[in-house]
Parts: sequence; structure tokens; C-alpha cells
Amino acid sequence: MAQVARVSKMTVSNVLNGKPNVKASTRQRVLSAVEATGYRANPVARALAGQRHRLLSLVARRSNLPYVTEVIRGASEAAEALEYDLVVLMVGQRQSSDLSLFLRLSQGAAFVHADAPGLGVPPGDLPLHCVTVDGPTHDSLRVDNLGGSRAATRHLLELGHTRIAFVSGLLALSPEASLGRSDAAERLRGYQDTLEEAGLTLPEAYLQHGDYSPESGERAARALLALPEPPTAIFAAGDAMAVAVIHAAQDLGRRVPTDLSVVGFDDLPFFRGVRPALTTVAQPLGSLGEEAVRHLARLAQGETPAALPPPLATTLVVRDSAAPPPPHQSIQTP
Amino acid sequence: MAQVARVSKMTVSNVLNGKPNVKASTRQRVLSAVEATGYRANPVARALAGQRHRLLSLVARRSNLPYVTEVIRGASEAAEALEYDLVVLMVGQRQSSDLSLFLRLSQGAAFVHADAPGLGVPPGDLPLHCVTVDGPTHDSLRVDNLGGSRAATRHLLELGHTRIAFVSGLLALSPEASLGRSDAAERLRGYQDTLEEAGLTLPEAYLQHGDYSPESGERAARALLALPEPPTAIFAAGDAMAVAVIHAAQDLGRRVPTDLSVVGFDDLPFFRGVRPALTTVAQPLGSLGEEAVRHLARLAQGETPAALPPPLATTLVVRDSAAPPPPHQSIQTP
DNA sequence: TTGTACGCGTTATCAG
DNA sequence: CTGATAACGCGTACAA
Repeated sequence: MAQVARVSKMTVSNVLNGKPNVKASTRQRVLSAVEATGYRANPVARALAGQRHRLLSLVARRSNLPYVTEVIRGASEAAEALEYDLVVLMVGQRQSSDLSLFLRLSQGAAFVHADAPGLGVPPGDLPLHCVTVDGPTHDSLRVDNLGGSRAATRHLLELGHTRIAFVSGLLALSPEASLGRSDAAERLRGYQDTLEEAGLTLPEAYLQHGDYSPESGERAARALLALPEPPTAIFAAGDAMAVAVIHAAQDLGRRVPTDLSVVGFDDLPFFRGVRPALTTVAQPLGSLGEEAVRHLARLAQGETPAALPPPLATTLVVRDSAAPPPPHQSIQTP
Repeated sequence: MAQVARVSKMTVSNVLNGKPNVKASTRQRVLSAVEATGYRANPVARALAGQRHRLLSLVARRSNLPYVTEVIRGASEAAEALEYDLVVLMVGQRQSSDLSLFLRLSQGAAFVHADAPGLGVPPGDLPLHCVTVDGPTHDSLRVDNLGGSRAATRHLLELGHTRIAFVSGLLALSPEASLGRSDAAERLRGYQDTLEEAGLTLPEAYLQHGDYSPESGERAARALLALPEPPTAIFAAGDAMAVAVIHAAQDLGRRVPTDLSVVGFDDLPFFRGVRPALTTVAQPLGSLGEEAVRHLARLAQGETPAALPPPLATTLVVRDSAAPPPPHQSIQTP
């Protein structure tokens, strides 16, 4: 290659990297030689020589894909806007042996629903910068679960409901697992706090424990609606459960929202097709990916006091599945 | 590192690569030194030295995520089963500059909804093996659109429908773009062929052109239901349109499937929450990813006559949105 | 069985 | 402004 242009490879390197110290005529000669040969620098060699690529990695567990897909989309768009490349590494439970390759090549890595040690990545392989998104560690990029849960509960109160049941997500089993991974707990607390502030105390049976699965949602709904004094509203900590609640209620002859109001949490595009359209708390999943990438980019640029953004705002999206309670609440308990 | 074990790096290399020609005692010494230092071979240098990693790349356009997500899932699972690593490269319209890095590192690459030239990848950067999944080129891994479309149409005929409308997908605009990318055309043809074989000729207005978007589905539904002799069944070439058709029909006071049957195409998990549950043609999207990976793995192992698998079977999934037509069809045209 | 020398393709350093 | 030389960290081939 260098022969073709009759210069040293050094000069070729300088030309390709846009260094200013090349005479215009030489540069032209090199450029046309490059053109002629279709030559392209070998990125692997470049990496070995110590250059870091404008590259970010995103490592995601293959579970809950509908969730991570949105995060990936946001991350990918942000990366493109910032002129970074983004590779997505999908991992199962086993650690991916060549994770380290990409981690070395990248300027930073975001771990979604996981963290590096959790994936068996040796510290030595870590690139300069890391973020975990909704991960087990404390310094994780998060969403305001508490605020969203409060907003949803408040919404139901404002509609006039007093008998509001809750279907929880999967609460942490082990103490370690709970470290930070407290979505379900925060959503539960938002519900409980808001009711308490409103001076309401509800029967224990109004709190059902689910695990985010549709099955658990259906079970909870059947249990709640079989109660002597059933709730007029059910707030489920996840959309999948909320949709299952709607369907179970409909199967039991209840109209939603006329007879029963249902509110979800997530606003996954996945469930946009449901009718009645689900009133739910939207998590900014795309923004989660965006912010992760932005934060990584900031770190890469050397902004030392690059603080993690505060929990991202969740917003209540009012659609059709929640309405005022039926006027004659006591019809079932004469 | 070599110093620690008091051997040459050569021996370290041999130990790490499991070569048999090392004395057991030496191997032990190296192993414990590796353990102690936490040493790991640098994958970049290894790649530069000419080693190909057990790595496959999957390049996907960031558009239609619900679709590609399923393909990715299948590919990722298959890769794990085959003990390959898989990197996913999400690209926008612009070509990703570092695509070539990964392409060089991989043993093969699958392009979903795209092909290498289409992404501006120079041929020199291509790894040994490529597959395109549902891409523009002719040698692309595909799904049996024709068969699925025929099955759906036949199903409606067997239910007793004779007034069956069709909402097409986005038909190719330019001649080049149509090369292979003929999903929409094949689905249309399956519908037309089947009706023809049944000896039915339908009014031109029963063929509506959509573009896979919900909006186009709604438009088509409104147009069809406003006809003097509206169809009793609507077959939409995509789930998103089918769902839009259902909703539009319901908004116009039609019951689905009592008054109107609706059949979709895709079976995206995205729309599983819809009620009535959508009768639709399932595309094996996960299998598409799996087969792509398997094919790549076969090629990588040197199976020369590795033929591309035939189009993957689609299957009609009968759920609740299609039923026999209402008995008195002529009520609207006295 | 183990060690030496060289090459992979690039960039940094420093000399010319 | 340009070119020679030395890394980068590993694998391969061959020699000891």
C-alpha cells in the first residue's frame, strides 16, 4: 500500500487520520492510491496500537426483551447522535467469553439489568467507564418508581375510589438481590404511602403479591373480585399484570372501566393494542438508554464530576381503563 | 506474567490454548501464576495474530424493532447453544464506521432487513460468511409468505365467507427495491390465487393498499365498511393493520368476530394483548434468527454445500377474531 | 518439552 | 514535512 503511493506507511497513517503535517501534494498522492486500492485501515491493529474506538457497548440480559428493546433503541439513537458506535451484547445466564474483547475495544459500557461482576467479567477487562441501568448496584441509572406509583394511586383517589387494591411485582427474595433492585418495593411503597396520607386503611386482602407475569395478574384479579367487598379499582405494578386483570375482570362479567378501574405500570408499547386503552405509568425506557449513553460519553470526554442523572421522571398516562367508581358501591354488601 | 511463572510467553500461550505439549508440572506452574495475576489473553492481539473468534455478528436496522427483536432473540439463543458469541450491531441509515471492526472479528455475519452493500460495507471488510435475513438480495433467508397467506384466505373461505377483503402491506415502489423484498407482494398473491381457485371474483374495492401502519389499516377499514356491500371478513397483511381494523370496526359499531371477521399476519407478541385475540398467520421470527446462525455456523465449519434452508413454514394461528359470517348478509343491501 | 525470532497492521517518538 | 524504528500482545514456525 505504502509502495503504491511511494511513501512510508507512516505518512499514510497521518493522511488517514487527518493530521495537519502533510504536504498537500503528498496527501493527494496517498489519497488517490487509497482510492485505487480500496485500502482501509485495519481496525484491529489500530486497537492493538492503543487507540480507543468511538465505541460504546451495551450488555443486556436476554430476558425481558420488551423492556430492554426500548432501552436499546434509546441508547442506539443517542449513540448515533453523538457519533458513537454502539454494540449490543446479548447474554444469557452464562458469561459470554468474548465480552472482554468488546469491553476492551469500547470507551465505555452500559449494563442493563445486570452488572459486570454479575456477568463474571473480570475487573481487568473493564473499559474505563461503566454504567448500570436498573441494575443491582446502588449507583445505577434508575426511574422514579416511587413518584409514578404515587401519581397512579393519587389519580384513582381523585377519581373517587376508596377501595383500591394493589398487585405487586416480584419483591426481592434474598437480601442481596434486593440491593437496589427495588422497583417492586418502591411501587408498593408509593401505593401504601399515598393511601396512608389520604387517611385510608384497607383490608389486607387488597394487597396481592404478583411476579409481573400475566398469570399472577389473573390470579390476583380473581382473588380480589371474589372478595365480599371487592375493590373498585386495581393498580397493578406492571402492564402485563394489568392487562391480565382487565381480561380476567371481563371474563367475570365486569366492564372496565365502568365497573372496575385498572391502572398499570410500564407503558410498554407491547400493550398499546389493548382495549380499553390502559391507563398506566409510563417509564421512560428510551431515555434510560439515552442517558446511559450520554453519561458514558461525558465520562469519556473526561468530565470528572460527571454525576449520574437523578432518577428519570415517570409520567401517568391517562387513557381509558380508569374512571370514577360506580355510584352504588354498596350494592354487593347490603 | 511470563516472568512470574519463570517460563516464556510461548509456554503461557500453549497452556492457555490447551495444547498437549506441555509438561504437567510446568502447566501447573503457569496456571497458578495466571490465577495469581488474574491474567487474561488480550483478545485484540489474538485477533491481530490471525485468530478468528467464535463470534458471529448480527446487523439490524433500527427500524421495525418489534420484528427484529424476535429475530435477535432466536439468533442469540441459537448462538449460545452452539457456543458462539453474538454481537448485535444496530444501525440507522448512516453506515456505522466501526461495522468493519466487528465484521473482521467475526466468523460470519447476518444482515436482517438489509445487506452489506446496502449498508455501505466495503467487500474487503466482509468476513468469510454472510446471510441476509429477509433482505433485498435473492439468496436471503425467508419465510413462506405465500403459504401463510393462502392458509389464512382458505380459513376464511372454510368459515363460509365469500366477501373477503384484503389490506396489503407496503408494495415495492422501485423495481430494485422489489428484488426479493416481496413479502407484501407474496401475501397479496396468496390471497388472490386462493380466491381465484375458489372461483370467486371480488369487487376491486375489496383490495385496499396499506403500508403496514395502523393508520393505513384504519383507513382501509373505514373505506371497506362504508362500501354498499361491505366485506364480512378482512384479511390484513400485517398485525398492526389487523388490530387497527378491529378497532375501527368496533368504533363503527361492528362486533368482531360476530359481524366482521379479521385475520392478520405476523403474530407479533406485541399484539397478544388484543381482544378478541387475533387470528393470524404466525411468522417464525425466532427461527429465522436461529436458522441464520445455524447456517453461519455450518459455513464456518467448512460445510461447502451448505445450502440455505428453504423458506420457513408459517402457520395459521386460529384465535377469536374470525368466525362464520353473519347469516343474513344482504341486510344492508335490500 | 521449551525457548527464540518473526509477523500481524497500526500509531508514537524522534530523527532527518 | 517525511521516514526509520520501536512498541502493542499474541500465534506460528522452527530451533534447541
